[in-house]
Amino acid sequence: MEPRKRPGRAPAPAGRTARPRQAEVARLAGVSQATVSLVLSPKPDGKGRIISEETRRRVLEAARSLGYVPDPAARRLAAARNNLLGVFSFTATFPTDVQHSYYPFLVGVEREAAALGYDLVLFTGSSTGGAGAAGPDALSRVRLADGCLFIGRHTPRTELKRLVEDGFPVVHLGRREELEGVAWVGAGYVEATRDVVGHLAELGHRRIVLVREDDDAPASADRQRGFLEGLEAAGLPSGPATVFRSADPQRDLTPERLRAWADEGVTAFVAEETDTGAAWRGLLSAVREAGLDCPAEVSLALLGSPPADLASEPVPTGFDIPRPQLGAAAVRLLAALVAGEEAPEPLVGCVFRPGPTTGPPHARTERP
Amino acid sequence: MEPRKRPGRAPAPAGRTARPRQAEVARLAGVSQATVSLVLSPKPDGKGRIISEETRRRVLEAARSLGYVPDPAARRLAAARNNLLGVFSFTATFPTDVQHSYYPFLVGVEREAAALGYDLVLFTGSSTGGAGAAGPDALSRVRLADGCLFIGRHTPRTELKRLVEDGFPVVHLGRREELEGVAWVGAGYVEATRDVVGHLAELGHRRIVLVREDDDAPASADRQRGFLEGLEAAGLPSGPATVFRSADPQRDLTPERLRAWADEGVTAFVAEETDTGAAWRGLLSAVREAGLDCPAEVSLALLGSPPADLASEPVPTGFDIPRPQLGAAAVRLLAALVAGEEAPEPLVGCVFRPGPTTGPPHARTERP
DNA sequence: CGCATTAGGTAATACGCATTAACGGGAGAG
DNA sequence: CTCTCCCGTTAATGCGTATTACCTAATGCG
Repeated sequence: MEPRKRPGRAPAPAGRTARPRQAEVARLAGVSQATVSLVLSPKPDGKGRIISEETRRRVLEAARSLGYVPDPAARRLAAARNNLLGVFSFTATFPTDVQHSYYPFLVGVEREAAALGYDLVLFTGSSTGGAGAAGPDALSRVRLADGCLFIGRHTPRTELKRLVEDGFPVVHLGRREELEGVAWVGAGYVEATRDVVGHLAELGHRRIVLVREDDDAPASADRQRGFLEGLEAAGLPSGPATVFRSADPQRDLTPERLRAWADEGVTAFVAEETDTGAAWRGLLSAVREAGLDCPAEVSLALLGSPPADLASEPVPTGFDIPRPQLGAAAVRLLAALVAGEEAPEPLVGCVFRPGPTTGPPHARTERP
Repeated sequence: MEPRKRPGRAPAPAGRTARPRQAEVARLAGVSQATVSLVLSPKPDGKGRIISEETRRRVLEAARSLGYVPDPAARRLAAARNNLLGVFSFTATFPTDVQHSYYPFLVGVEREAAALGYDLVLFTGSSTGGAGAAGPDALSRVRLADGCLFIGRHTPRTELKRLVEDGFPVVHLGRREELEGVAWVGAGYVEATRDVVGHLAELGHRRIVLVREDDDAPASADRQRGFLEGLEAAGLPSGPATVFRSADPQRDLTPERLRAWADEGVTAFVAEETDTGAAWRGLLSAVREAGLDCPAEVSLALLGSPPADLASEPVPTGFDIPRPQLGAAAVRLLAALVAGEEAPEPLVGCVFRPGPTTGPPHARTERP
């Protein structure tokens, strides 16, 4: 009697020249598939040495002559790990508007991922309403990776926390302490800002004003904290009066305001860097309109890098945010979480950048 | 007696909250794993309707509440799609040197991928020698995705052909006709260049010279072809004498050479765009040194976009390569291949860009 | 020479999902 | 009431690798 056909997937149709499998290699070399696997995927620790040199040679020869290449899908399935790290930004990863581009971060992300043996999955997230469309479960898709990196301000907290609670490795690029349990990497704004203030104090400035936007982002708060700490460390008067906060610095920061400060003895200003660069732009134009000379009459410092469209102007004193390094650090942290290892340092230092916009304070000549 | 332990792979260590599998979803929904699979991978033909609406709802609900997402590796292994498109560049995708950045293409790639419901896998290629390092199977990793987009000049032909032969969907961004069977998308340089020549001819120029580098890239060949076609179409004398080809235009294109041409009655020059922009730079500096006024005495056109560092100069007449559209077209083509549909048009048109560097020819005053 | 040990290798799994033959139950037919 | 047939669901497989318990022959030791 004919053996009853059992259920299951239909066997492959034995298509033309299918890629060789370990099984074929094994047959040709006269060994078992397991041996082939052992030969072709050497373990870092010398444990793989169980295979004799002779057999090893035969297998390698067979593999080469058949042109064997491992199937990544099978490999990753067996390893129970995809070697994929997700990158999720809440705007397009490659925005048309370069101003808001995460490009500099991605430079570091890619490099470090490559170094650690991971590939990157770009989730075409909220971008064009495509794959994940909107929907609360849009974020679910990231689970296909071993872990995911989040970039951007407008993070759906609920969904993110959900991922974390489920034990899914998540790293946020940029400080995110309010989100309990979410790992993050950030720039050391506090220290860097303190350094800039220290630099000004050393030059002899006694009254310094911070210009910031009306933003509650941690990056802004950190700079303000560093600013105040810097003042105190230098024994200078601090307090709310030294911070100018405005939702629209380019409008509120008038030349008159600037002159008033100057009359009060303020000789230096620092502005925070933001997406728009509004604080710095406002400060620059006010100084220009007020007819003040920099650095002769006022010293200016920027807590970050100047906007791209101001590239032609001299690069001001301040500090550089090491964006590629930040990206790399994020990847390292994420990889550590995925591997269950201990988390490395989340803060990346910013480097002080000397520039032509600061100098010793100048006893201002009275204006009529 | 203790049941003897059988050989085989050790079971997963039941780590914390492992990612949910279809099995978990099935348990929660009170059905079998097979049912979950049937519900979650809808077949295009109505055959999938075997599952009752009630069961389907329960499964979907369970999957959503667990945040289930299919494992791409397992899906691939089971010969199904995983909605991932690979992107493989032979240099870093995000190079530090912006000159060689593929960023503009990726803008379109990402947008189109999102629109078509695909996520992107960035294979951290030959960049840092990390993940894939070199090796013949460096390219093999891309098989994890449903198909892969290749960007860059230095394409390992052998490995690429291997992928194609194995029936793996591959698209090369940039013309690649020498690689038999490799699908590609490219810009319509021929037509665009013809248009530029036509524009000059209409202005009244009778003698035009093309400045190109000593490069055999299809992009260069196409421009030359379009140039010659443009001349013929305008009834102007063509021939090798109208093409200046140099490995180092910035050295070989001397002011003297330029004046000689001018004396011969050449009134317009077009230069190709390349990575380095050498042809255009050479042309510009020669014109400047020769003391020729543009566009009064010579008309200049650039077959592409000016290098980034010349952004401050006026944008010359020429054409724009619609890089985002090229990226999008590549993705559309790739998606078509994956779906087994017919391939769309591989050529993307360039748009003519009027500019201040061309004008009517000028009867040149003799110089002493 | 008997037994423990080592070297070299193999058989049997597991990984997560898609597929399909088979199965159970209810409806309709006879 | 029994027999088909249709529906919905499940059990059993396969995909290609990695891992591991176990087996066999050769070797070491007293």
